[in-house]
Amino acid sequence: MALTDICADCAVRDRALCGSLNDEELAALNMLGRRQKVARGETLIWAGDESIICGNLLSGVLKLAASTADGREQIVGLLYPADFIGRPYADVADFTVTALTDAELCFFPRKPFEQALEDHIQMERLLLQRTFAALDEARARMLMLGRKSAEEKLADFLLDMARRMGSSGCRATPDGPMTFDLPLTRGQIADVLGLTIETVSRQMTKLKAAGIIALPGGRAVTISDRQALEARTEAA
Amino acid sequence: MALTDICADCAVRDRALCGSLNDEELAALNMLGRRQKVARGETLIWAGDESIICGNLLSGVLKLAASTADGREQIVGLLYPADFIGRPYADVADFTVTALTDAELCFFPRKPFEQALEDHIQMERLLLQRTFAALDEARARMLMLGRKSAEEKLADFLLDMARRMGSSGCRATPDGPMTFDLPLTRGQIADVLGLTIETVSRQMTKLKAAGIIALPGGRAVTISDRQALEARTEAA
DNA sequence: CGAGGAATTGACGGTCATCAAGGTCGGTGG
DNA sequence: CCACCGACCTTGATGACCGTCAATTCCTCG
Repeated sequence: MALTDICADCAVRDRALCGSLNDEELAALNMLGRRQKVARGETLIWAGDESIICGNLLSGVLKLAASTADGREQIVGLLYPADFIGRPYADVADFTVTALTDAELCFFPRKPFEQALEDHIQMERLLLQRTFAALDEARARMLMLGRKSAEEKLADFLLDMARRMGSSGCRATPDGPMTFDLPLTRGQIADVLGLTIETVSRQMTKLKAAGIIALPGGRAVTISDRQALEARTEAA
Repeated sequence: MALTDICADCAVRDRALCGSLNDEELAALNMLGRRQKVARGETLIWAGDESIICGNLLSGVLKLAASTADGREQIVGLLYPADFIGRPYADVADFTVTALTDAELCFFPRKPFEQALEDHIQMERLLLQRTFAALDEARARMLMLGRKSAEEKLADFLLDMARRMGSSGCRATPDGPMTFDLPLTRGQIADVLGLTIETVSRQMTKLKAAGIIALPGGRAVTISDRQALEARTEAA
C-alpha cells in the first residue's frame, strides 16, 4: 500500500526508532506521520512554543540551541539522520531546532506519538536508551564547555565531526589523512564550543600552521595528523 | 513482612521511581535491593568502572562528575532525595558519583533492575520522563557553562539552590529574605559552574557588598534581595 | 563582474585563572 | 583550657586567554 511504501524507501528504516516495529505496526504509525523537507536555515521548533511534534530525521543535520534573553546562543546538540526529534511528555519546547543543511524528516503530532510509544514497548525502550545516550553526550560536553581550552575544544570537535562525517571521505589506512565537509559555519562551530567566531578561526589557522589539519577551501577540512589532533584534546 | 517494612518507612516512597509500583510489586523489587549509608566524601561509582548498580537516593546530596586526564573536574549533575542513580543499559559508568553530604540510598544490581523495568512498564515510563527532564537540565546548564559570565553563573546557582533547599528556611513572604545551607564547598561550586574557587569567592563577596546576599557564616547563605539576584542572571 | 556573507587577521582590553599569602573555623590532643 | 592543625575561605597581584572591535580578504552566487 502507499502508506507503507513511504517507509519502504526510508533511508533510516532500520536505524531510527521505527526499527523496533514490524511492518504491520509501521503501517499504523504511518497513518499519523508526514514527511517534510526543510531548507537550510529553517527553524522547525522554537524554544518556548508548545511542544507539538516529534519525529525522525531522515537526512541532513539539525541543531538544537538554547539562548539567553540578550541573544547569546549555545548549541546544545546536533541531530543526524536516524536521530529522534522532539520532546515527548512536555507541553513546551525548551530548545530551538533549526536545519543546518537542507534536511528531510518524518514527523508525528506529539500526543498520538506518545500513545504509539505506550502501545509499542519496544519503541519506548529504544527511546529510553537513546535518551540516556543523549544525556551522556550532553554531560560529556559539559566537561568540555566548563573545563577545556579553546584549542582542546576545537580538537574535540574536529575529531567528533570526523567520526560522524567519516563516510564521505574515509581513507584506506585508519590513521591516514581524511577529508570531509563541515556542515557548520565558523559561527555555528563557535556556538557549539562556547567560543567566538574569531577564536575558532584563529585556532583553525594555528592547527593548520602546525601541519595537523589542512583547509582545502569552502567548508572542507582534512585531518592530516590524527595522532597530533588527539594529543591536543587534553594538552597543557 | 520485613521486606515491605523497609519501604513502608521510606522517605521517598511516593516520589521515587518506586512510586509507580503497588505494594505487591514493591515487595518483589525489594528482594533485590539493599539500603546503604554513605559518608560525606565517599565515592559510590567511579567513571570507567563497570556499571553494576542502580538505585534511588533517600537522603543527602550526591554529585555526578566528569574529569579530564590531568585532573580538571566538572560536576555535571547534582542528585537530591528521590532522584534516580545509575545508568541502565550501559556496561561502563561514564561519570563518578560521590556523596557531598552523608547520604542514604537504596540500590539494586543493574541487570535485575533492568529486568524489573521491563516487567513494570509504568516504572520504565517514569524513568523515561525523568531522563528527559535530566537531559533538559543538562542542556540548560550547557548554555550557562558556554555563554554566561561568572556573575551570571553564580546568580543562577544561588537561585537554583534556594529553590531546592527552600524547605529548610522558607520565609513568609515569597520575596522576603531566605536563608539556607549550601551542601557544597566553594571548590565544588566552582566545579559546578566551570570556574575556580577564587572566582566563586570573589563573586560571593561582590554580591554581599551589593547587599544582595549575606553570608552569616559556615555554609549558610541568605538571599536578601531576590529581585536583584534574578536581574544578575542575565546582566550585561 | 560586482555584491554580500563568511572567514581571516590584527590590535587592544577585560575577565578570569594562576600564584601566593593570610585568615577563619572546627576538631583534637596535650 | 588552649595551642595546634588541617580544611576551607578570602583577598591581593599578575598575566594569559579569549572576547571585542575593526579592517581586509576570500567565496559563492546572482
